[in-house]
Amino acid sequence: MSVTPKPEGRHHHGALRQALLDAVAEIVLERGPEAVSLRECARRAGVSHSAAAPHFGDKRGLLTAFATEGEARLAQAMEDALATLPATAAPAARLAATGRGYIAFARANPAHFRLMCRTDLIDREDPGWCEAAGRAFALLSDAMAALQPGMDARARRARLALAWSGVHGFCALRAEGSDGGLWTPQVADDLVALLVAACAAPIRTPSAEGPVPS
Amino acid sequence: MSVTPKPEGRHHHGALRQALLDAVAEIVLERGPEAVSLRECARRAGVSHSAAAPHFGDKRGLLTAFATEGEARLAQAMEDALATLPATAAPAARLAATGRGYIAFARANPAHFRLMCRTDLIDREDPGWCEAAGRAFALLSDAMAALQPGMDARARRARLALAWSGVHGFCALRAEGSDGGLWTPQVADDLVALLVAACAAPIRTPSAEGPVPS
DNA sequence: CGCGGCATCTGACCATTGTCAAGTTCTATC
DNA sequence: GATAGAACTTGACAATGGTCAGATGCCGCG
Repeated sequence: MSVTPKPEGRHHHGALRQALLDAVAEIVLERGPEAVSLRECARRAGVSHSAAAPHFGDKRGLLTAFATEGEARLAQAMEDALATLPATAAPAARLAATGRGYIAFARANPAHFRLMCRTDLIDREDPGWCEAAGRAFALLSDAMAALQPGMDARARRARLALAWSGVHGFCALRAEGSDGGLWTPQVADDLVALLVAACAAPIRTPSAEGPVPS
Repeated sequence: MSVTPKPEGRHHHGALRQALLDAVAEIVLERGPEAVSLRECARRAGVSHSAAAPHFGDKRGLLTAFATEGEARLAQAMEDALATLPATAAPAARLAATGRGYIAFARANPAHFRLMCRTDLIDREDPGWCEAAGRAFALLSDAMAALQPGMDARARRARLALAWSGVHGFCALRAEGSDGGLWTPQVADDLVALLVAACAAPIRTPSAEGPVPS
């Protein structure tokens, strides 16, 4: 959590970039994504106020780099969760693992997660960001596709929306503190189990998806 | 969507409060919650820069008032959706209606929804806000309780988390534009149906909630 | 040992914002 | 129609931030 103010010599030399990203994490945790400013980051990294410009261009560039790092960690957390499964694990278990990995990431990296949700602060056209974000989504999408290979497009989209919304919403409410103390690790596991069961349930006819009349 | 710059006389009298809240909505839509400032609101309402202080105190007060208005509209949207049901509607249909009401609100009031998610910008100790937010949550909670009266605490919490996270996450991803074009009204309806079906499914033993081994 | 180039620093500029104090204009009430 | 009080305006202050230009220090190569 510390920012390594400076090695000893006067220059960071390549390490400045990471030191600035660490500073972003620190500020987001302490005072929220709003409070991030180029100057404050430079202050914490022990460098002068305009030292960040050569590395990131402007504030948006800095935050985009931070969010990209977050997307990479998210994908890694999902892959790690998958890696704990035996090779013979059922598709449902694999889908559940991606969900738990997502939640574990949000829990372990609250600063990254909060900033990744703030799409207004980052540049979503950035190639690096697109690639990282796409990789994380592909993990969920692949796990879902393996669950019921015969799904038609509509059923697949509904289930993707369900899994993604459910897990993301849980993490978002938790990160914002809007959960009223309801969210616990046990609830998280139960939630993932319910989500996977719902995705794995037999597909009903598109014209009456679910037993709920409007 | 317009802010009614000023009636004709020089003073808003009473109407300034609402005009400023309308300005907030306009700014959030155009430039995001960040861009909201007391001065910009005053500018759009056609009044001078410090006219908002007597009404809201400070910036946080203004945003809290806006969020409170949003919570009230959210509860209203859920009640409206419930009101379209026949009196004999099944509990599952009532739960689904609250979900659709929530989504309808977020779709119709994107500015309010976005700001309501930004708990760092509002004062959650505010009595008015607490009451409005509590009312909206009670609608979901009540509909859930009626679904399976015999639920134990754990099952109830998991299902509340599922319903809330699923619907909120869907709306949040949509509002942030992070959905990759996946979200359509049809997907929304399918999602609610899947959520309700999952909540209505028989409750498994707490020690093995779902068929998914870790 | 000298030198080029890059990383970083310093200083300054301009724009924006929240907040305060004091003045001004409108409305309502008598 | 006068007067009191609320609603709003004006002007100014301090703080913060992003950005630019030019100076300065450090590195490795020859």
